[in-house]
Amino acid sequence: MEQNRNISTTFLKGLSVLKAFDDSQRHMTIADLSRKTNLDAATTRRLLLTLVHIGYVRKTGRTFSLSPLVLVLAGSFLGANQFGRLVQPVLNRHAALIGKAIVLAIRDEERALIVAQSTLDTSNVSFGFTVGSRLPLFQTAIGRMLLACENPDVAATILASADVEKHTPQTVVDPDALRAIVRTCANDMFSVVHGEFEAGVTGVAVPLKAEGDVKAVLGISDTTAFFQNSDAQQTMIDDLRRCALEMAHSNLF
Amino acid sequence: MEQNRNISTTFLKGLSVLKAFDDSQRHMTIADLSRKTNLDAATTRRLLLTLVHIGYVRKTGRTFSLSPLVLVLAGSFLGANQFGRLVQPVLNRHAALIGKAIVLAIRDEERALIVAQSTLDTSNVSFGFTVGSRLPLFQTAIGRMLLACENPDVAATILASADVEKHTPQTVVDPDALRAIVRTCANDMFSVVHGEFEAGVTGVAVPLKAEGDVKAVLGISDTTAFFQNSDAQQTMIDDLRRCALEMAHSNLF
DNA sequence: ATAGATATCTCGTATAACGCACAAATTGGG
DNA sequence: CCCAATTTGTGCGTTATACGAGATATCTAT
Repeated sequence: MEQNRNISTTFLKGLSVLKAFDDSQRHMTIADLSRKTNLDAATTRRLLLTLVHIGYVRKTGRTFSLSPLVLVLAGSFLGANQFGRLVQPVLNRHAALIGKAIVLAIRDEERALIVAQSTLDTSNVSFGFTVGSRLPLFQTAIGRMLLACENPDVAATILASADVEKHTPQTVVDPDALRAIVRTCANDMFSVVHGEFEAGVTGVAVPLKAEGDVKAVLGISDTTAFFQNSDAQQTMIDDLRRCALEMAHSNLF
Repeated sequence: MEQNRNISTTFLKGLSVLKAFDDSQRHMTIADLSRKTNLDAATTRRLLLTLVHIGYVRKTGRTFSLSPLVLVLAGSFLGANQFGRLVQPVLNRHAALIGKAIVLAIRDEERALIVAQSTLDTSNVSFGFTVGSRLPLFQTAIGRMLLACENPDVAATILASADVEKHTPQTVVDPDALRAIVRTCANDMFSVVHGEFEAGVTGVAVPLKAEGDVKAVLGISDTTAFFQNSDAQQTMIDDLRRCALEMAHSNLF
């Protein structure tokens, strides 16, 4: 196998093991992880023991699980400096203004990753998503907006290699239809999705002008009933855009 | 060098590079990181390029910085499942009850790592700490409580190899005095620190009964003036303990 | 009890990570 | 503007080390 001399495969494998812990299973055995990462069981074991050694992973009996210590890896990013002082206040202020929790998300492969979230509890409904949660790309407003932010060809590639899960009866699964929707999102510069991920829940998202190559979006969600009011949707979009505009000034991304 | 065959040194080195990004410097060059990790420049470069390759790190010119994507590593821990649904609500409820932001922290080497935080903004003062922030161990209430939670010999080792930074005029730097304080914390099952980290700020912390080997604590902080009221301190401790008791039932740790 | 899956250990081998050393590039000071 | 100093990139020989096969032990389930 021709291998780039500038890239360490062992490190890659190790990280893939660490990343293999996802929401679906909190406790996994060596065999589980070995299957999930397509690595030899012996290799998986070595890498896991390495992770245990530094405390990122805990071994209880024959199962492994993440230790809270993994947060240090994210810590320097979330760290007080930039994020807590620049992004969070803006998010909170606008959340208070519009009375809804706002999330900031970026794309991670075929998921939308929540990077920040307003920490005011003014919203009446609380969905169980927190920083680090990974939501589906194709059935959520933030996900589709993220897709729309990508280069058309990149988005096409992602859409092509995707198997769209049908979460609710409303979920659009037809690739062509989905492609059209994403295109519309890109034109409109906003995305609205009614109950395609969770029934009765509507999401709204707008793009965030990120200077770097990282594309980010802002989103909110509430019951579909709330958005029935014809004004509500447009108001929310306008509010989110104001928030996005303000956030763009912080050069975090 | 005799090396444990079950541990991958390359993976360790890679993680140490990733972890070398801390609050102090957000943008670092290869040379910076090489110094910080005590790794050969060539090795550091390879590992960095590996991190860039999967998107955890971004290269802008000659400097490297963390990408928001590192959150996926923490994501599965913070992930919606347990944390968002079990810990967060309890934290929020008690925070609302006592009108102060509550933080949950564990120990990472010589720092206290904030793992969770109440997301209600009922408190009047907002310190710029968020999940992932790493606070000093010896000058904060949560830090000292974490030390007190450790085996006496472990705590002694940490204390011995530590250089205590004098953040404020009040900071206790004498190792013997510090040792005594930690011992007291262990007996009292609470820790109170007045303005040794930030002047005029008092912190209170209580231990969290963790079933695993991970020790965790709960803490709050407010102006020292607030705690002048003789009742206030005891009330806070009692409140925190109630929160800790409730949290102990969730078997997250 | 038996079978199947899983985990652990040992070990020979190939390889890939290492770090030296040199070259190229960038920076900073005078 | 130039020179010194630091930093970055590359090539390569060496060797440590990560790898996986196979054998053994341990657990799980029926």
